[in-house]
Amino acid sequence: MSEPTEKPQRLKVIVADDQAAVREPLAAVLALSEDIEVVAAAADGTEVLAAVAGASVDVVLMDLRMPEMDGIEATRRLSEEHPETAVVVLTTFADDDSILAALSAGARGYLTKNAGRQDIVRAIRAAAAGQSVLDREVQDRLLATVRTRPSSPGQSLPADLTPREREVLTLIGQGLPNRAIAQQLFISEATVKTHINNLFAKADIRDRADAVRRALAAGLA
Amino acid sequence: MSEPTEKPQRLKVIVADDQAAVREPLAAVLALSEDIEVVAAAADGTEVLAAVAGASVDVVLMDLRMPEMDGIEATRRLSEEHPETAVVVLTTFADDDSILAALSAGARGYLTKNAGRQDIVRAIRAAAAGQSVLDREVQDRLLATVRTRPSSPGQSLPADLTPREREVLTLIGQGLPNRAIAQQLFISEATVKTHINNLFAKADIRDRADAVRRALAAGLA
DNA sequence: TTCCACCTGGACCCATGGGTGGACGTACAG
DNA sequence: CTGTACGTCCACCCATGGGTCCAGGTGGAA
Repeated sequence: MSEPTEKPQRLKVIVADDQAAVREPLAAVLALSEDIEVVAAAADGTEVLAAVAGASVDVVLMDLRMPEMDGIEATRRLSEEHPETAVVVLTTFADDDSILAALSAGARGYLTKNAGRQDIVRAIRAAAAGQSVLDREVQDRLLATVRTRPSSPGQSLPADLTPREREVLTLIGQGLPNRAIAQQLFISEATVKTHINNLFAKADIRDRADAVRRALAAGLA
Repeated sequence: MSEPTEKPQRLKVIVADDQAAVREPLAAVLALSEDIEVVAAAADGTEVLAAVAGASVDVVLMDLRMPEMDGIEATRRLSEEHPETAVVVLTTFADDDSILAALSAGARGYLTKNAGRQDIVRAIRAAAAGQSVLDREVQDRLLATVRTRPSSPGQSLPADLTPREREVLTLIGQGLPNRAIAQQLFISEATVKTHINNLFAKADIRDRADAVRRALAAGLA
């Protein structure tokens, strides 16, 4: 990750966007940076893959909405066949699905199209160096989807729950009825109800639905 | 996000690390970049807050493990009291909890200490511009925790739910009893039950607890 | 117009859930 | 030894949830 000098060579970049009105000026403005060399332009995913196969490419600046093969699929194939080539997504769409799909497919950056030239250049350099650059809103969205599952166990629950009560709460969180909980713990249904009543009082849980939410929020899945 | 010129002024940076052996050389090497000015150094979170209160600071390079007030807490307060100041975490630890905690607290970057000087400088510039830079492994971990809980909206639910049914399911997911749902939608409790029965059949939902889980999983929070 | 999807509502039934109070044994700390 | 916390269990009560069947009204599509 840490190279001795910043510019061992000019970074070879491909610009992929189906709209020529976006693609051409973008390529031109990137070429203004002396450490960046736009080696090809592509109008869809298949053209990207073909171009990368021909020459060693450092970074692909990828639009998501493209005909034939979209940016997601192209990114996926690229990260499989050419993991040394980094993908930076540049798109107008910043919805959760697109972000997750693109990053899961292996993208090392995600910018929206209101990013400035310097933002894009910085992302290209970072991606080439193995870092990942996200727009602020993109990171916020990514985090928001994570926060639904805090993964910090037991956080929002009072600490004075007994192990048994915690166990019961976990099973409630999995959607099991009292009878199934009783069978799974080898105790009677009456005992399950007792534990439930106790833990409801302790944790200020109103009913079963509330319990499911709290259990999930506390990471007791 | 997109500034007209790259360096309107030198970026004012604070280096926060409890170990002088790390802090001093880091500050020195950062000062080599002509667009970066190290305005202060701090050995714990309280010193960071004090330093930021004094001068307008662009970026804080923050270690996580610090005495008195750790980097997480300092980041949280900083992003509340001085949202214009960006935090880039630089630490040896890249476990899920630390990453999530730091980013949730408002950090705009997360680097491990095997990042090179150029990596750090790049992250500082990006953070100052409102972007977010993550190490490759950090992003991978972040994505891994996201993928365990896809939370891609509407995915796990059948598409043939009527708008009303979807609405009811959302309220169930919020833990509301039928009566409250009825009041909120200005319909009778009987109607709520009808919708519930229909959507349970359509979506293969067994009971209310199951409905809560499915609603949350589908992002109907 | 006829048909259908949707929203609305009511009646009924019974299983489940949730609340209360009490009981017993064990294990541990005072 | 005695109190306390915990886990186990029971009986009772009734509110809520969930299933079934039916039916009126609306609006758009065939």
